[in-house]
Amino acid sequence: MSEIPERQEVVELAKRRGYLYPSFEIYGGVSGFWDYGPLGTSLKNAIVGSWRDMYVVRHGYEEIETTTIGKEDVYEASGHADGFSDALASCPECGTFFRADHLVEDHTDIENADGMPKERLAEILADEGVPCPSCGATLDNARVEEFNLMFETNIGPGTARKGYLRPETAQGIFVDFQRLKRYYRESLPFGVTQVGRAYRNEINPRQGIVRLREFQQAELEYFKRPDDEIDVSPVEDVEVRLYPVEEQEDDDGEPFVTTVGEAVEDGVIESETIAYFVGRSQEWYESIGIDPDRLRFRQHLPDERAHYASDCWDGETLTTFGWIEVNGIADRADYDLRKHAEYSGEEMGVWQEYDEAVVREETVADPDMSVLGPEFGGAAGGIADALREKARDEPEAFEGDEVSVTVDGEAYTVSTDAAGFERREVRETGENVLPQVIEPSYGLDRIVYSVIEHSYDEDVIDDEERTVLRVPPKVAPFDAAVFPLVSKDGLEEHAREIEEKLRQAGMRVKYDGSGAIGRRYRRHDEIGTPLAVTVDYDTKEDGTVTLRDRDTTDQWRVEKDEIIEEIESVVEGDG
RNA sequence: GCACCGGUGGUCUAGUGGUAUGACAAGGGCCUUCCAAGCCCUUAACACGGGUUCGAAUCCCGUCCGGUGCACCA
Repeated sequence: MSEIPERQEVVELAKRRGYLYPSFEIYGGVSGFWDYGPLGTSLKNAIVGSWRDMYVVRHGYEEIETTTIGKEDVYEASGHADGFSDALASCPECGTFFRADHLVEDHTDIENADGMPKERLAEILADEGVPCPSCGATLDNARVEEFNLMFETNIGPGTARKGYLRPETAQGIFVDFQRLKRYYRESLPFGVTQVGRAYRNEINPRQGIVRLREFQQAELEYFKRPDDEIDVSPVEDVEVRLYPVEEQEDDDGEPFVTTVGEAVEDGVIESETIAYFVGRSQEWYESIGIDPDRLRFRQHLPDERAHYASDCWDGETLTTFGWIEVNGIADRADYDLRKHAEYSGEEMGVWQEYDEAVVREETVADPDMSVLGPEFGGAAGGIADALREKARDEPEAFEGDEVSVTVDGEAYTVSTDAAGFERREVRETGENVLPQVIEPSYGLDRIVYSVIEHSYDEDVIDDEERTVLRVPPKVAPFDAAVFPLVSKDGLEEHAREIEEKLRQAGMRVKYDGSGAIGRRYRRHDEIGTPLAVTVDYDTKEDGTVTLRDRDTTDQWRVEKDEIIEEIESVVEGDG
């Protein structure tokens, strides 16, 4: 695999050749926003296409598209309105920002100050005489302000209805869950995917494209019964590098390579379903050009888990920014559906029939109020309630002719007939179950960047250094380049003809007739075009063209009519 | 957000107060029978705003962007 490149060179190439552009650069730009140029868009689309092929096509996890602006209620229920914001204290002396809740936790016995109102946090900071960790000044006049990572907006005129730009695509799937469960005819498990943009108003994003304020996610929400697990056997032999909590907490702990099957067997990954998606992710990353030596799956430490996650494994790639998170496979349990059920009052459970109906005996009382009313007057209502309770809890009390209950310290005796006591059989055929959610969620921008870095290579051809982007053909921005050997003697027309033929066959091709042939090969090496088709004088004679391979620079001749097949075999066969 | 350093054509770069150097790239032409060859021509920059000065890429202030450290990062 290729050497680790200089970040400068990669970023420079990405900008110069049309992969990535800083957004609104002519107005000075704003950090955290990047545009995709033509090649970047093509690469990203190819990566998304391959992701869809994996989940939507091969697994049947159908895709939906939901709005990027969400009503306030959605994010109150999801916990983002509270949990996604931090109270920041700024030192009046040096201006440095700190998490106010962390300062409070460090200097008092309070164990969880997250979620305390900012006024209270400021009070505690002042009362405890907490010093600024940076300059030592006392923080008794520190301003404590809520900083929510969600972008806010207003829906409609005025300020009555608040909306948020979604901080993750997931909630769109959860709030549509009732309709989705009907679509899937109420049968678990099923998966729903979504690809789209999400927004986080990061405090101070740096690291170029690695931390964005507007970014793209591809997410799968896999809904299952608590006991359902996906069988890992299709990926049991996939080798993965794992970095579990235990190894991270051990000073000598290191990530280790194992197979998905062994990881489940050894209990390293507790959830078989999570392990399955780790395996699928590993396969997918390798197929789009992530270097397996620079890929690992790291388990979240307990204190870094999101408010909704009970366990989480992050796919991480090693880049010049260090190890960066490119996806998370989180066990969200029933957190989201439970919260939306609670806040909306809607039923979010899925009816699950038991394998066999459960029959049990139930004891009930249906007191005859026309008897109790005249006999006990105002106390009748309370007596009836007490009888119902007693029928459920102590059915044996109804075995005689009379039954006694106590209401407000007063004992009453009622004839068993008037109590309307009954034993009956109840058949329970199933129950509403809140599905458990396993969420593999991919950060597309970081993946695109990682693919570029991992593909970037420099080698030497005929004593000349060249830059070559060794991206897998299936995600390369172009399938092939088409060149006339020289721009005269009618070679251009032949080349144009071939270009057109390839386009009509659905191939992404680029024609280039400018400069010497060697220069054009280098240009396309640099942007990762896997094949070049060169029209030369023999083409006029015998109808063959030269194909030239990006990685090896090998050349071979094929008939004009076989170009399409030949390109397809390279692109689909991955070289 | 703080501190320090930096920002000159697409890219890299020279330039310590007098309107910007060079290379590569790009476009046009000539040439060219397979890996950045050559010749001619062309396009193209002082991050933005303000100040000092007769005059600012150069000095000062603010902003933006980048790097590094601190802080933040579900």
